[in-house]
Amino acid sequence: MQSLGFYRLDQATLTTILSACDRPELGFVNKMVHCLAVLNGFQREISVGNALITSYFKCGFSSSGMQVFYEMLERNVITWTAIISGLVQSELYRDSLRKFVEMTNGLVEPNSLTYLSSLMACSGLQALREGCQIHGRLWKLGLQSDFCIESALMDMYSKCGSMGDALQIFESAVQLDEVSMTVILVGFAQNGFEEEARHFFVKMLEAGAEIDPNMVSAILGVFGVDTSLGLGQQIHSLVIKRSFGSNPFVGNGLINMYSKCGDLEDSIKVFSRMPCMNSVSWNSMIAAFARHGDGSRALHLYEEMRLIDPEMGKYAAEQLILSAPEKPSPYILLANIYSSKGRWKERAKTIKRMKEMCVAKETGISWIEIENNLHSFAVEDKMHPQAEIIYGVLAGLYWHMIDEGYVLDKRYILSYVNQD
DNA sequence: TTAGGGTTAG
Repeated sequence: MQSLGFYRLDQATLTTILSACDRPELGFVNKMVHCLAVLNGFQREISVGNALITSYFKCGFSSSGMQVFYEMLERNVITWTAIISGLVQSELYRDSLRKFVEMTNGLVEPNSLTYLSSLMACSGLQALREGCQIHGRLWKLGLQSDFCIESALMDMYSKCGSMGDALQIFESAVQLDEVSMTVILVGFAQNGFEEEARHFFVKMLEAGAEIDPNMVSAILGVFGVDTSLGLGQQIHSLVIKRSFGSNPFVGNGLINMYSKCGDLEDSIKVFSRMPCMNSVSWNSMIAAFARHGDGSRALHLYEEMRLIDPEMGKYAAEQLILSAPEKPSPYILLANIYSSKGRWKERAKTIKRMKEMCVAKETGISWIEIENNLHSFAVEDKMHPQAEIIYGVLAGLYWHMIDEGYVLDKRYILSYVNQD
């Protein structure tokens, strides 16, 4: 890349490079190309500006994208669409809709891609009124039957809680695909119509519709304790037949589905054979053990995961607490995650929560983390009586001081322990 | 060989 500066670059080359910068890791390339554009005098070219806005937002540099937008001398429908969709990608939905209004007040006419991005902003804001207004405009312009627009409209209505409207569009749609089917499934699930979601999925299956991994992960999400395992197993066979197992969303959905339907063993099977493990699948498996009252296996897996990344265990610890709010160990685990990150305030809050929830029964327990291992010092532990007292007092003192806001070095504790 | 797009987990 260093040699780029020696060439006389044209704007086509710059925009081509920018179109490849679509991930946060490539943000620095973006900055560099921006500099090159300035050096070559292209920074005011509309195509370069538009490409810069798009790539900056894709890399997560929203303020740089906004700056390019404001510095542009000339803006066309692509400029406006790039800024509206960029703000949606950054979840700045309100700013996105403001830009849409600003655009429509000006002289630039939106097109179907602009409306599409604006509908996404309405979905994010659950802004039904604005969404309906856009629907009305699309109707007048005759753009409402574009299949991308249709699925965006369905998503907007379902996110705003109007499943009836979403279904109406679905039923009268000219072209149906896996995206619109997923939109409806997710809509049913998020609006609490789980039975309808399963019914809808079966209907699509029987109609011979093209099923994709996203649809499968969406339907797996609506399985609950009241659901029979039959449909879940049927979906699992489909996953195997169609080789969807490498999709992490699908694998994770299967773990949850089995554990929620009471089949812990199959949860474990899916988890252990997963080619695509990530923090979510670990957390799902821990939550599955916790759900089935197998605290020791949950904690064991939790410890394993925590060695990889302490932060990964935050969700799992919360789940463990929910499954057994009166047991102190998950609170301690969560507190230790906060300690390892130096987040003393959150740690103190967790300890306070534990003290409120776990009464007298287990107050004798103390926990301490030494060299990445969690040690517990409880009354029932078989230790030298003197060691027990020293450990208990030291551990208590240690955490008390941290709760008071002191930052202590663990080596102090170790040196005392070694004296024993 | 030039710029904008729909769904998605614990």
